[in-house]
Formats: sequence, C-alpha cells, structure tokens
Amino acid sequence: MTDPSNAAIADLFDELGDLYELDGAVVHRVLAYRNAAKSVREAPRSVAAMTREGKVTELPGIGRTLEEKIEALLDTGTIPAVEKLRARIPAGLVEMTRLPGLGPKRARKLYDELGIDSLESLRAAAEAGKLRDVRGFGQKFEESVLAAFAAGAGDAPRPRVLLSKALDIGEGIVAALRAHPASDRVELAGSARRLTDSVKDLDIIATASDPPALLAAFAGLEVIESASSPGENAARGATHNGVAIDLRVVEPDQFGNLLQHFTGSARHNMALREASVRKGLHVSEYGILDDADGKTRRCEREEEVYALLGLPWIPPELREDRGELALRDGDVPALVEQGDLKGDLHMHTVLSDGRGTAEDMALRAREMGLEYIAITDHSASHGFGDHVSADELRAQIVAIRELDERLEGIRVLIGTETNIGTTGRPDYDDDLLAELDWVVGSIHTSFSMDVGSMTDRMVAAIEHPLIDVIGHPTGRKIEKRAPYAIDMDRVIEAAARTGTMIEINSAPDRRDLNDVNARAASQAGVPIVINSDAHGPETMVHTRWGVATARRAWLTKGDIANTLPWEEFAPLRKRAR
DNA sequence: GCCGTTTTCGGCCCGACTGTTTTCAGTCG
Repeated sequence: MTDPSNAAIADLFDELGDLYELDGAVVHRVLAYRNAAKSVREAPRSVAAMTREGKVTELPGIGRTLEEKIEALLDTGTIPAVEKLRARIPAGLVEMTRLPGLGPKRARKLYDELGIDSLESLRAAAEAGKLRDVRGFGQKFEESVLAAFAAGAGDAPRPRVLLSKALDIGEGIVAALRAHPASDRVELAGSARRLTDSVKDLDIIATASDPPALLAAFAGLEVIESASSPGENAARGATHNGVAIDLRVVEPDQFGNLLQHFTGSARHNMALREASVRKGLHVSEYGILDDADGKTRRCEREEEVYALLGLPWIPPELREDRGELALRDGDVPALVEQGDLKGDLHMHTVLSDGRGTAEDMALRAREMGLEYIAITDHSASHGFGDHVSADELRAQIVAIRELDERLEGIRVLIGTETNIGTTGRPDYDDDLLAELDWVVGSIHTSFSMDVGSMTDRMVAAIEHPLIDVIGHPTGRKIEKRAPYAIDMDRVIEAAARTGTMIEINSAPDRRDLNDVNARAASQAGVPIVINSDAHGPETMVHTRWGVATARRAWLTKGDIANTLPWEEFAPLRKRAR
C-alpha cells in the first residue's frame, strides 16, 4: 500500500471538520480540523513519513489526537472517526451548506425535523412549501432556497479565476478609478494583491473627495455588466465575463486599516488578531482598539497598522499565516523582483510549437533588459506533431551559434526541453545533449503512474548528468489539472544532492513549482530558476507570474539562480561542475 | 482539538447582515 499523499490526508481532515460541524461539535474543534488540514496540505514534507518518524506533531495544528488519526490511516487505510461519522451524517448535508444562508446548524435542523438529506430533497421540500413550518425558518427562507436553485445553486461552483486574468481586469479598473477626478487613493486588495494562483473575486479600496460620484463612475465602467449598492459607501459589480468586484470607499484616516483587512488572508488576519489580543489590542477594519486607554487608533497607511502591533510591514505575498508574524524589523526578506532576472532559460520557437523565431525571441529579450536566453524547443518524442529530430536539433545548434555571433547585447544559448521517458531517460543521445549549453528535462506523458514509479522516474532524470534543470516539476494546471502523484521530499533531496536546478515555470496556469514546494526546495539548498516557457515573444513577460510565486515562497534575489550574470550562472550548471 | 513570555486548563478574531424573533443565533467574509 502506498502512503496517502498530504492532499489526501488534508481532504480527510477537512471532511472531518465538516462532519463534526454538522454533528454539532464546538466551533473551535471544527476550526482545529480545518487548521490541521491547511497545515498538512502545505507541509513541505510527506506527512505520512513525518508520522512514521514521530515528528508530525512538529507541524502547527497537529497534536497527539490528530497524530493518532494519521497513524490509524497508515496502519489500516482508514480513520475510524471518519467511518463512524459518514455512517451517521449523510454526505448530502455538506452539499446543502453550499446554499447561501444555509449553514451547518440549520442544515442539521432540516435533516432532524424533515429528514432532508440532499440538495434534491431540499428543493422538493421548498417546492412543496414545507420549509416555512420549521421553527426558525420562514417564507423568506423558502423563497431564497427556490431562488438559489433557479439561479443554478447546486451546480458545480463557479471556478476561480486565474490571477493573470483577474489582475488584467482589476488593474484596469484601478487605473480607470484613479483617473477619475473624484478619487484620491485607489488600491487593489484581497487575494489578487497577495498574488495567489487564482482568485474568487476582486476587492478594491478607495478614498474619494466625492464618494457617490466614484461609486457611480465604477458602475458606469465599460467592463462592468451590472452593479448594485449594498451600502452607502460600497458597490458590488460583475464584469461581462463574470468576475465579481467589491469596491469600498472609506475615510482617508482609515484607509490603512481597510486595506490591511481586505488584503487578508483570513488566516493571516485571524492569527494577527489573536496575537494582538494578548497585547491588549483589538484589530478590526476600522482601527485598533487599545485596552489600556479604551481608544481606537485609525491608520492612514498600512505600515502604521503593523507598527502599532509591534510588527514590521509584511509584504502581501507573505500574509498566509506561514510564519510571517514571527518576523521582526530587519528580517523581512527582500523578495525577488522581475527586474532582478538576467536570463530566461526555457522558451520555444517555430521549430517546435512556438510562434516566433529564435531571433524574434532574442530581440524581445534584449528589449526586456535580459542578458541571456536559452532556446529550448521540444524534443524528439513530444508527440504533438511538432517534435524536433536529432538532426534538426544539430542544425539548430549551428543556427543559434550564428545568431549569437550576429546579435549584439544579448547572449543566445542553445538548449532543449527534453522529454523524460517513463524510465527517467531523456529522449536524445547523451553525445547530442553534451553539445548543448543547457538542458531542461520535463515530463509530458504518462501522468498517471503511481507515486513510487513517478518519483523513481523523476529522480532518475535528476541524476542524469546532462539534465541541468527540471521543468514544470509537478505538471499541474491551475484550476484544471491536479499535479501528478510525486514524492516531493525525494525530488528535492535528489536535486540538492546532485546540484540539479528546479524551475518555477511562469506560464500563468502553471506556476510550477508552487509557492510551498519552491520554498521547501530553496530551503533544502536547491538553486531555483524562474523561466517564462514562452511560446512567442509576447509571452516572455510571463516571468511576472513565476516571480509572483517565488515571492509567495519568500524567495530573494539571492535564491534565484538566473538573477546572476551568465559568467556566474554558467559554472552552476551540472555539466560545468 | 490545539496550545502556552496569562503553560497542562481555559482560553481560542471581528463586525455586518439576515430573518425570525421579542433579544438573538446563525451565517458570511
């Protein structure tokens, strides 16, 4: 039996939280399970392995009881509490709580009183007019249930929006509002400001000389399909392509408090407030209440909020309750910036599935201020009809050398993105790989291998002396495709041992490695490379998204190998050592 | 169920809104 993945264990803890909540457990116990689920999901190592080593309680939120539950899972393949609760609580109750206004308490009540145990039976009861007779419910609730079903509740929840698309919309709206004469300060908040992989909606905070005028201007923007006013100083809108946007206009002296509050994350804010209460300070979106004098202090700037709590300003990308509240003045990492990158070592041309020539790519790179690039077209067995034979690659070596001679101000290197076969072998001969400057090894096929075989395959590739870097190491597509099963502990260990670099692929739907794994890899001493994986000159700017992930991984310029000039980067390649 | 510069018990963020209630519990972000 293979070990359960961290994701599988986390899912079970989340399910236990849901089931205990429906069972009427105290809210803190439910929260403890959800905390534990988050902690397991983000653990940098295999939680199963940590459990066997007796180290799992080192993870925040995992105590003796949850350790026992993981042990039972490893020994028997199941957790007794899960089985017991599943037998008692119908799975449909969890789905019912997805309806707006229906939480665990009331869903449970409907089950106890009317035997409603699914979305279908809830709908039938609402249509039959039975809900209004339950004490605590009424006609309005019944109507809202029917309205929710009419609006498509119960269908698959709307997918989250990719950050690249969300920022495109959000930054456009912010720019338009800033240009309006009634506006003063306008900032994007929420998860978009934290540069998460995807976002549910957008939050914008503003101050204005004439708030109603700014709210009206927002509602009248071209991109806004519909807007409503939930309050005097707020607007809620949706774009034509279905992205929800909240705009809040506040007094200038509270702007810092609101921006901090709406930037989140919820967990960061919760942890921040808990720590503050111990100092007699109560943080809310309106200010900081000091027990000592009973006064609430308002903050114009976000820096003041953190300063009043005895903390340095924390970059939004770090606000995930991953240790950032322990930072003190002077040890906040100076996060890497896109302008720090000097090279881009993964991109495609018309030779495989790209849209530009090598020269197109080089000229664009030079415009962007890069000092060197590697052309890394797909290899011989790519399988999508655009593969590059060994002979074609040999011809490309000559062509790229000639291009590099001819072009001033940019160094053009020749590489490949070679496929890692199921045994971990690259699909060109070693003598050809040895002629190249740089080799990216990536997995593009056979995603469904079991975790042991997939990890063996990857480790074999990492141990190959001519594979310099592993490209998009988990194969995930954000909101579309889960990462393939792979033991990241072993991958990181092998990379650190062999001096193989690991890529943060910047394609906006990849960002692979993700923030958590990139942080773990870097802490283990693996050199990280941020690459665009551009398939045309216009997508070379995608490194913005890879940099965003690196920042969320707490990485500095010094942690990213391709911030070095080529003369210093070249000796770090495995082939040069 | 976790956790500790209030440490092995008694705490565990903050505020708004809603609908159903006679003063508030549940839900949501």
